[in-house]
Amino acid sequence: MDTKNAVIILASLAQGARLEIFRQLVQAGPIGLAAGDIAFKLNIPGSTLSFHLKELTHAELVTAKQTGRYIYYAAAFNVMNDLLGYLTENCCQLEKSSSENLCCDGLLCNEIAS
Amino acid sequence: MDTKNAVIILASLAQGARLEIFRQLVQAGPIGLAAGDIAFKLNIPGSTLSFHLKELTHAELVTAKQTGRYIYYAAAFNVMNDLLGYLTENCCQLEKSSSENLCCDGLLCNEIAS
DNA sequence: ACAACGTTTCTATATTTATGGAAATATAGA
DNA sequence: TCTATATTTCCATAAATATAGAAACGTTGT
Repeated sequence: MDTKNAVIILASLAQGARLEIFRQLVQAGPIGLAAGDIAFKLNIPGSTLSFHLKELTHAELVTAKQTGRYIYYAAAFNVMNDLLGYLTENCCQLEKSSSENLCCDGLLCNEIAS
Repeated sequence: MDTKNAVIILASLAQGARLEIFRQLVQAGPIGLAAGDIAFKLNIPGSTLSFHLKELTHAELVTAKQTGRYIYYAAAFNVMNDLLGYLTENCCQLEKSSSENLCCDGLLCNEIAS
């Protein structure tokens, strides 16, 4: 994960329709949802949905798998996890040697909790 | 945290210069950095930096505190943490009753690990 | 009061992104 | 093969975003 990569992923989520799509997919789990199901749930025209799904798959935050006439889209949890790791990387380096670890409200600093 | 809010925060990070700024602030910890320090570190013209800092503070992902002639910008870790929670909300609802919890590679599913 | 410094606002321009209708493509079943 | 269904691509248009010079605004020290 580098900056360019992270920006592409973040941009793919930084839009109302796409964030809703992603959240539906997170809730749906590993099997995901067919494009038409998403279009119905969120009431988005096909061409618009297709545009957004392309953004998400290009960012590799979502995978696509064709099954017959349907294409199932699913959240790529591993990519999301990588992104979260990148965002919190090197959190509060200055505090590393301190005995406490409250610099990030104790939530983002897991990797330096040692 | 709602969708509109999350989109504003994500959009504030979905840009190369701003992501770099935020990462510098994460590394700098709670005290943060003066605008000029950021401009120097990242080699960004003042007016451009100011535009980006406004985006980040408007998203409330970054706070600003004036100290004399300097304005110190710092990462708002609590907001970042809220965002991460929102993104993983209701993860894999369908799998809730299963005995295993691998639906999200075991990383995003903390809140349903019970 | 004045000069130096740090930062922001104003402004114009260039670039990117979002939207959705219409047409095209692909799969499945009769 | 023909038809219905699922999805994408093409296209034009509208809207939002990024960039950076110049000017303006505060704060500090003399």
